[in-house]
Amino acid sequence: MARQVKIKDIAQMAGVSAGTVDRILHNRGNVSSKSREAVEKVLAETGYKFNIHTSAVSLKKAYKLVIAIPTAIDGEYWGTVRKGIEHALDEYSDIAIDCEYAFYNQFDIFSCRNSFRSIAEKKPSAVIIGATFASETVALCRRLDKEDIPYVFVDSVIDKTNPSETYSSDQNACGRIVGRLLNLFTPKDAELAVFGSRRIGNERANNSMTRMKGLMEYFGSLGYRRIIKESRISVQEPEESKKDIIRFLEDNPAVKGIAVLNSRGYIVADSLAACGIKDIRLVSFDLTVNNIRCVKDGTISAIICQRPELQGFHAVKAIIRTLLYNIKEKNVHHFMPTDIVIKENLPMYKEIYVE
Amino acid sequence: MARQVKIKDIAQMAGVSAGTVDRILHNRGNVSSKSREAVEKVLAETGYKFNIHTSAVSLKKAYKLVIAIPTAIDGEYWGTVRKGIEHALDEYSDIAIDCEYAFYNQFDIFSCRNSFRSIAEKKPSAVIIGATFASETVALCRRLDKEDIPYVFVDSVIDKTNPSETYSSDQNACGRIVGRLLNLFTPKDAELAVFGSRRIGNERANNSMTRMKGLMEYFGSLGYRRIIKESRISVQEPEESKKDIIRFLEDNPAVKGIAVLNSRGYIVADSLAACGIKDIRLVSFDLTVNNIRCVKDGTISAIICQRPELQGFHAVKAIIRTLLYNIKEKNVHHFMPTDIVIKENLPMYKEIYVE
DNA sequence: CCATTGATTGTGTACGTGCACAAAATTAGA
DNA sequence: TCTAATTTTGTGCACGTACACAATCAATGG
Repeated sequence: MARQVKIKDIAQMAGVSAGTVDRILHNRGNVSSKSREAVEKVLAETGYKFNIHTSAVSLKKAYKLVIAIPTAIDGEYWGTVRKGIEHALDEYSDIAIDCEYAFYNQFDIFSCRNSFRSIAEKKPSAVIIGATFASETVALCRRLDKEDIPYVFVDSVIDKTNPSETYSSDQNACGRIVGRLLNLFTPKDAELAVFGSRRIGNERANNSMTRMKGLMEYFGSLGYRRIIKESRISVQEPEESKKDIIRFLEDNPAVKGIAVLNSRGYIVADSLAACGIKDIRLVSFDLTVNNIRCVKDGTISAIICQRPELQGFHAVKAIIRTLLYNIKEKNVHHFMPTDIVIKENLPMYKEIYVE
Repeated sequence: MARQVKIKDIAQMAGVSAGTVDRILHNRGNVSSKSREAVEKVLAETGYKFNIHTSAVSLKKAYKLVIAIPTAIDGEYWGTVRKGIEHALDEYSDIAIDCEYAFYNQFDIFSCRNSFRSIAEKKPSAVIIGATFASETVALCRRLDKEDIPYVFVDSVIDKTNPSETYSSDQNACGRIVGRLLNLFTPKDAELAVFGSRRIGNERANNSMTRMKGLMEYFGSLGYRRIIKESRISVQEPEESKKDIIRFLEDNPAVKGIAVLNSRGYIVADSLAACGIKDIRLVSFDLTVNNIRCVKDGTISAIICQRPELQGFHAVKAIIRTLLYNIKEKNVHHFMPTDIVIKENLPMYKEIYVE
């Protein structure tokens, strides 16, 4: 293992002291342009890398990380994101990171507004944002930009913001995946149905709409026609939706495959089970407890999973990179792999996602 | 963040010096039973954890890691395992680990024997083993056990060995996954075919046989009968196998779904393409370059991927845990999640996501 | 030209562990 | 009982970085 270049080496090569190199590496200011140029030249030449371990050892400042995401319930989407966050914090437990959650109700814009407004007052070193409402998020980001506080997005991207990094999945591709699965799962002459969300101005509904677009793109590219019934039913609350779903199926008896483009696939599955329908293939999103139950009992054929845990995990790692090593990425978008989960590989993912 | 307990704290509480605690933590011997008891009591009470960073900083000894796996070709299975290994070594590049590969030809037991025999002479601190031949592996492990050198398995498990940990995937479950996919992909009245390996006494062929068992279990549990033609063709070399495959398909025109239980799915795909057959659904294993090509052009419907890079990555992390922190797991078996890869989520997996 | 101020640079210590070596305690031998 | 050998215990330094503080340099005004 080649001996690594140290700050002292850099200092010697640039003809300055270690303190000056330190100031440059950490943007502490008070450095003459002459020194800066000399040091930066040597840094580039040597490809200097921080030693993560000694950095962590010497670090005295406690960073404050604020995590602004929808209420995280165990076994649901944001609960799993939080697990990934906590996993990463645990792995870096030797670094002093004070962590504070700022939860909000993802269906209530006022709750989001209140939560987001309090964030700047907490004087965070960095923020992880799970965005739902575009306008509120833009307002928060503008303020963070002004105070030069780095932030990272998980799950969604919001326009007109400047996150260091974003961890999300490719929703259009998710839609195309669902398309191909339904196409593979059903005979060519069978009809298909799609259920999405109707809510507008809400990013999670945007996700649903992007998935819809991807799904339609897939079927458009097939070279032959498949009949797709686009349902206007908004699958949100179990009891309200059930009747609508059953009526829809009575009206469309040739439907043999259904895509539910949000995480409420279990509601449709339960409706089907209630009618005793068994020959319809169902595909939905997210490994929530309810969906897991349906995959196990066979009423859902496949779940598309977007690695919420991995998103949270990587978001924290990105923050640590930014804070400790001063590596400021600008708007880098990382797409998570998208998993297809069926009954047989479910236990393997449960080990990772749920427990 | 709660202040962590230090070695000095432990020493003070136990009424000994830090040196004594150090000796106990690292099994360096020369400790009276009285001191040992006192310290171990305090260690248990406080739940002492090593500080990974300061450990790494102070570590002066260079560890030697030997990696005994089949020849690792980029874009093939073991090449991807190696990528995961190198990724982990890179992440821990601040720890001095001298790494030496001991490749062998996975189809040649003599090559394996020669390679494995040289390992003990290298005086490794730890070994990562990708096993193929049971007898040779048992011999190697026996020797490592005797010299108290920890080792970790990737990909396969071999009986009568004592690895600290094993990272592999559940081959039986893989077989069941393939079964369900083919069942979902084809009409009930269509015939199915299975291609495996014939080679005996070779662990990779054992993998193939375990998958076969899982596949049959799945179809046995269905509640209705599907016709499955079990081909005796050993899909190994492209040109030799092609003719056999084509003849098999001519003899079995009702076959509409095929499982290839090793990584040579592309050979069957190419054979189908050569005959102009387009309505057969094909499922195979491992994201090799050739299989990737076939998933892209649609001749393979799905690939089962066992996260080879994650296996390699975790194996190295396990070794580091063992060497640095003296955490000696005994025979812990970790199953990797098993991914279903189709054309649409393929690009996401191509970008390697470790951890 | 000197004093004062502010900008820039250099120096020293702490962080917690690993490990070498010195010191002390115990045991063995005569 | 005294010495030598051996076991056990304690001490101190190094690792590379962060950060506080001291030292030096340049600029400005009188």
